[in-house]
Amino acid sequence: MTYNTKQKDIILNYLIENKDKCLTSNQIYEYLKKDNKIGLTTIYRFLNKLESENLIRKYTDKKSATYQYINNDECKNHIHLKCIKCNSIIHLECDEALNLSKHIKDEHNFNIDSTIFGICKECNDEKK
Amino acid sequence: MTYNTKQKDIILNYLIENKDKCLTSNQIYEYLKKDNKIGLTTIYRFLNKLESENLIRKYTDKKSATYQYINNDECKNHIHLKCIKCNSIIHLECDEALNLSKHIKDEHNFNIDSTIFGICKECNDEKK
DNA sequence: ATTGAATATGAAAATCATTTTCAAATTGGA
DNA sequence: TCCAATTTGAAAATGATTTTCATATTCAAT
Repeated sequence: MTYNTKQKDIILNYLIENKDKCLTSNQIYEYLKKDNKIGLTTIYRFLNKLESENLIRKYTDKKSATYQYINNDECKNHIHLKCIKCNSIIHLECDEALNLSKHIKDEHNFNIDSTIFGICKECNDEKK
Repeated sequence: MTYNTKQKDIILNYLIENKDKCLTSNQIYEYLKKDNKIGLTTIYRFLNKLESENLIRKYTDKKSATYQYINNDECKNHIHLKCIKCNSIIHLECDEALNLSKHIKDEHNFNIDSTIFGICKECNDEKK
């Protein structure tokens, strides 16, 4: 059995509002604690739960992990590009990418993750 | 200026011997300390140096990072598949993958990393 | 081979993200 | 309203990595 609490609502809503971003647990905490009574522990606990339920995706970065809300229906059939510098996610609607994913699975027996890492245009331009 | 030391030789040689594997700093330490006077700090320091010199590649995993020696000439023109369960690396000699990499760069302005994560056949079979 | 300044080592302490512990607070059905 | 199950959050624990600093090593000049 599981109880509903204000804290859970607040966290999930914040993630949904920011579904275009990847947030660290600390970013979530720093923002939410301003207007709410909420502890970092609770945030970690609930993020782990949401991830195990496949409602958010966890990315293991250099230092701390980032979390992003995912709508599974929307995200089931495309590849994601995640920029390792700015943490942004590009939802890549691209048949060539899906075909490669299938090719690697069928011909090379490897299930590639739906997120591929790299560097986005903006961050690439920045380095001048 | 930089000095040559026994420790550096030992670490680099061990990485080269194991170029088909991804090792954690602790695995390297546990193995090397048996026959050598070597501290974990030294291993971390030298691994960071090697990574900055592009002699090894660092993968940020769930818990601790793993490191793998790369021969840049050999590894320049193919994609790597890294299994997130067993840490093994597959050097994927596959034109379709290279083409996709180019396509994403040219058409979607995103530079994908040469390592793509996923689950290898063995680990996939294991889950039965 | 000896000297000495620059550099490297490693044990211990510090850091920092994340998890665990546990007493107090909250939830929701009876 | 009551109360057992669950959740919260502050504080402590954990664990990987980095920093500190006294000591040891390297190597070029003598």
